[in-house]
Amino acid sequence: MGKRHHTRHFVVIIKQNGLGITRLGVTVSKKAGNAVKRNRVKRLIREFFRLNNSKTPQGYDIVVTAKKDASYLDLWKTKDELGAIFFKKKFSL
RNA sequence: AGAGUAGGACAAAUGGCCGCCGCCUUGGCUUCAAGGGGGAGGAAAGUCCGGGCUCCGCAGGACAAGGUGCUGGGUAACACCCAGUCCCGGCGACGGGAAGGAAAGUGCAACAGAAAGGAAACCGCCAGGCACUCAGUCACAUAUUAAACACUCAACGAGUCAAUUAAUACUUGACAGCGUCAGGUAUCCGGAUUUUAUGCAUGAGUGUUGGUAUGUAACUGAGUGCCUGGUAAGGGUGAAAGGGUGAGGUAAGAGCUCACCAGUCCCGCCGGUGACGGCGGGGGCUUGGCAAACCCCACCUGGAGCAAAACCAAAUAGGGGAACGACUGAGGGUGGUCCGCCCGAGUUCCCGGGUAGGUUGCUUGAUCUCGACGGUAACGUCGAGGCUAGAUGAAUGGUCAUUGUCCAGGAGGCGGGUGACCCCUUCGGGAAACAGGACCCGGCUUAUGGCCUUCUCUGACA
RNA sequence: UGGGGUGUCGUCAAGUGGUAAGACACGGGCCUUUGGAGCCCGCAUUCGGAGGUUCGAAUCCUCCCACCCCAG
Repeated sequence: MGKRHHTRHFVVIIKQNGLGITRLGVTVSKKAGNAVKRNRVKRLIREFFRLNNSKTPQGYDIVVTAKKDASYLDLWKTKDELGAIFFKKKFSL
């Protein structure tokens, strides 16, 4: 089991996979809203990892699960929340 | 200006940067790179109907089950659309309607009410009977009263005659008619009388018509109670009470009869393809509501769904077949090879089904745009042109700038209007909806942003 | 994609054309020195929402909404 990190709108599960590449999984359930809202949340999460690909560590499996109110976020708030995990905590595994 | 009504088009735009998914070309050669080009909707949604398509089933018929239900048209089809009919709602523009059959049958209608459907008498109305009460009429009887009229008798009054007498007095007798009472303010007033004045002056009886009281019998009327019958006009109950109004009629009433009206059915004529409408005549004289209760009638429907279906096809297990082999040892291990040693009952090949996985289905179609013609319209026909998403954990986004739209606010305008108010300029803010294809179409329904147009009603002003 | 079910007071729920039962909870009162228990009383303007049929709808019909379940 990987390590869980909770923020206001996301649950992030991280585990070392030993492959030397980073794999991303995204989970957005029906609780988050209709199809438009769910797709938007997925895009925001992917956009975050695309823009910050060089800053995130390699060799991990990352699963991001959206909570209920995640559809009200914009890109900057998403960056603040996820950045707080990946930039400040320094991966205490 | 406000409130509505019907309809239409749209679904912010442009650019920069960073990204996403297919396609084509070139290079690389399943992965990548470069270039080119494309990339969600009016509802893509809900999955409520109808089809195409695919597989399965199917001689034909009937039943069941489900659905639809005014007429005509449109369509591949529909529960959809168009044009109408009728009914309902709205002041209106306009909107809505599962709108066949209730004299085929079964059933339902709480409470209230007498009665909820081939009827029924609670109150009421009418007739008859019985009992009681009251009143009246007539008759009789009794008692009483004495109001009216008539008559009789008597008396009295003013007279006449006769007798008597002096006398015309008094007395007695006889005699005809009249008065003895109309009326009013009623112990009083007023007035009459064969002659003036004054004064006086009524009693009894009978009869008739009565009145009052009682009784008897009959009759009539009214009331009360009971019984029998007639009656649906009226009251009352209810959502609904077996047509409405008026007249006649009747014991009281009633379509019992008549007139007019409403409705239903039938017939005829006219208009319409038709639903239906109009006119005329006739009949029963009124035969209620609910079928989104069962049901009847007419029509429609085979089942499943692109995770359908087709093709290619690992690994493992099992099936069929062939060859070799089971102590005369197939095959395997060891080893460079042979011998040897060890293990050893199956081994090898082929075939078919088929899972994972992949490919197809997969976007050229009841298609879109424009034009012409037909049709009131829905729609159809013809011609020209176009190709417009095909993902499969599922792609169209992020950010910046400018412009545009909307909202509330501030400031300004020698802008408009009688006015409510509207318009323009500017400032700095804020907002931008509902929502994402998943085989494809036609509808329906629901969600949702502002814009434009048509028409209606109301208010103010002219 | 296809199919099925549920929605009634705060909770569990009955009711299937004619007044929305009941229990628990809650509120008030009685009782008790007080609390509990017990007794009495109260508690649904809209039965998920909107239309329609009917004299009358929680119930019948249509369309929506929310939730749950099943099959591939």
